Amino acid sequence: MDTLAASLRKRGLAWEPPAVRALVDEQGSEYADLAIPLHKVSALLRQPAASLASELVVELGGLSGLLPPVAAGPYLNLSADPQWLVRVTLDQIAERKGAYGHRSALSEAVCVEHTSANPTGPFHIGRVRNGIIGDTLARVLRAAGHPVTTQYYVDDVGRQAAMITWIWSKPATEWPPEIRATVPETPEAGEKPDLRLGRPYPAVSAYLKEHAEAREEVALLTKRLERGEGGPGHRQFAEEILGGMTESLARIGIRFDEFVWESGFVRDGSVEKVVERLRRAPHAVQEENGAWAIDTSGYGLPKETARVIVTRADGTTLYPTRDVAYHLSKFARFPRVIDVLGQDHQLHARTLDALLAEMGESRRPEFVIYQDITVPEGGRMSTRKGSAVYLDALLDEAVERARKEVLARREDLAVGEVEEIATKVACSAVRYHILRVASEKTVGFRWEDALSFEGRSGPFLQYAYSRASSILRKAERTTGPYPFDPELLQHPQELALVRSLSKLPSTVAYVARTSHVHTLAGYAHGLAERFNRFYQFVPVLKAGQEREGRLALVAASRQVLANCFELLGIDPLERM
RNA sequence: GGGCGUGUAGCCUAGUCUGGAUAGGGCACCGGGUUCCUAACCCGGCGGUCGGGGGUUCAAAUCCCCCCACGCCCGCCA
Repeated sequence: MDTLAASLRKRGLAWEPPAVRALVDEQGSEYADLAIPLHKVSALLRQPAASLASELVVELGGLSGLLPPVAAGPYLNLSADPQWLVRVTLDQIAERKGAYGHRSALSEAVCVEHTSANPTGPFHIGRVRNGIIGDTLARVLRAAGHPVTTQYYVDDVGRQAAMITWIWSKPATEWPPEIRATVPETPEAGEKPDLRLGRPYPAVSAYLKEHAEAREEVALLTKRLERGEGGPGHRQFAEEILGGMTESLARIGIRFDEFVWESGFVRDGSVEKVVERLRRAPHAVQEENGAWAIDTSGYGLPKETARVIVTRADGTTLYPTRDVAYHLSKFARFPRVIDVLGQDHQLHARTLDALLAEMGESRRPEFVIYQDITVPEGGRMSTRKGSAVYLDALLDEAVERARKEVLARREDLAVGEVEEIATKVACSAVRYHILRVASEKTVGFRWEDALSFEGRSGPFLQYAYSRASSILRKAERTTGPYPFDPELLQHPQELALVRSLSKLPSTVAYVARTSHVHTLAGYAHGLAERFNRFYQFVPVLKAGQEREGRLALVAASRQVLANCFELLGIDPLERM
C-alpha cells in the first residue's frame, strides 16, 4: 500500500493512505486477492489506465508475501504468494487452535438482551429467530474479545402475566366454558409446563375482549402485581412456563447468563424513580384523567404516536416506562448494550430512545432488528390463528427425519450413536436455516426447507467436518503436529481451501462490528464447500510426499470448521 | 394516511454500508461421477428486464429522486 502511494506521489498525486486504500476492491475476485481499478487515478493523471497499470506493475514488484503484480487492462491485480499464505495460515491455526479467528481480550463488556418473550406459552419459531440471532451474536462478540452477558427480560407484572395468573388462580370449575374447552379434562402425563399452562391463553385473550367484568378483574390483578401484592404465588406460573420455554431453547444451544425479572424494578423503586424523573421532563404533560405522558413529537416519531404514556390514570406504569428502568440498570453495568428486537418493536425502540433523551440520559442501546418468519399464506405466525409452528414440534420432526437418514446410510452404528447423530443433525439444520438469512429479511417458513439436510444447510457443514475427522482417524493422526513443506501444497483446490481458511479472523471481526451474523453462516458454508471439493479431487491417505501437508490442511480445515460451529451453535460430528 | 423494512432465474438466497472485470450459492429440473479418505458429496447443463422509471458517473444490483408491490407498526397491550 505504501509502495503504491509512493508510486502515485511520484506522478504528482499526493494522496493520503486512506484515499489509496479506498481504491482497492478488497473483496478480491477470481483474478486476484486484491484488485485495484485504476480508472480514477488514470483520469486524474491523464494517462490511460492500462499503461499506468503496466508501469505500476514494474514498480511494485518484489514485495514480500506477494506474487508479482499483474496488469490486467485497467486493473492492477495483487495476490498473496500461495506458499507464504499456506505457511502463515496453517501455522496460525495449529498454534491458536480453538482460538483461531478470535481476537485478544478487550475490556469493553457487552450486554446482549435477546428473546425476552413473555411467558405465556411455548415458543413458535418466529419468536425463536430472536434467540438464534442473539445467541450467535453473543458468541461472536465473545470471540471478538468482549466479556459478554446475555439477558432474558421476563415480564411478570404486565397485563399478559396477569392474564395467566388470573386464569390459573381459579379452580377449573370456575372457568368460563369457552376457556375450559381449550384444556383437556385430564392433562397428558409429562407434558411440558409451557404447553400445559399456555394452552388457555389465546382463549383468555379472546374472552376478555367480550367480557368487561373479567377485564376489570384482570386490570385489578395487573395493579396488584405491579405493587408487588400478587401474593406468594404471583410469579409461580410465569416461572413454570418460562422453565418449559427455556428448556426448548436449550435444545438448540441457546442459554442465558441472567434472567431479569421486570417486577424487580418495581420492587426496588427504580420504576418509581423513572416516573418521577419523567414527570419533571421538559415535555411531560398530565392528561385530564390524571395519566402522565411525554410529548415526543420533537424526536421524529410519527405524529399519531407522539404522546407516550408514562403512567395510566390509575397510576400504574406501562412497558416503555419500566423498560427505561431496565435499561438504566444495564447502562450502570455495561459500557455497551445491545437489544435484539423483532420489527414489531421498532417503534418501541425509538420510544425508548426518546424517553432516555427526555431524562437527560446520554446513553442509548444498540438495536438489532429482525423481520418475521412468515407462513405460506403470508403474514406472521400467530398462535391465535393457529398458524404458528412450534419449536419443539419442528425439532421433533427434524430428529425423526434425521434418524431415517442416518439409518438409511449407516447400518453399523449403535442405537445410541444413531440418536446422538440424529439429534445433532436436526438441531443444526433448524438453527442454520434461520441463521443463513440476513436478519432484516423476512423468512418464509416451509417445512421442506427448514428440514433440508443438503445443499446450504447445517448438516452440509457437519458432513464436511465428519469427512475431515474420518481422514485423520484413518491416518491415525487425530492430533498434531503435522510437519509439512508448504512447497508441496500446490494444487488449486488446496490453495483455494487455504485462502478460505485464512478469512475466518476478518469474518469474525466483521460480524462483531456489524451484527450481521448471517455473514458467518455464509462463510462457514463456503469453507465446507471448498473442503468438499478438495476432498473430491485431492487424495490424502494415498498421497505420496504430499501426504503430510495434506494431513495438515485437513486438520486445519477441521479446526476452523469447529471454530465456526462453536460460533454458530452447531455441534460437530466425528461421524455421521 | 404516516413510519420502518423488503423486492436479485420457477422457488430460496449472497452481494447494496464503502459504485469497478462475465451478479456468487442453494432447491427443483436435465446429464454425468462411487473397484479409491463416508455420494448428507462432486462435475456439467438449463435458467437473470437485479420491482418499474428517471438522474449522477468513464462505470450503477450498489449512490440520488419519483413510483409500484408485499410485510410490520401507528393501544392508558407488551
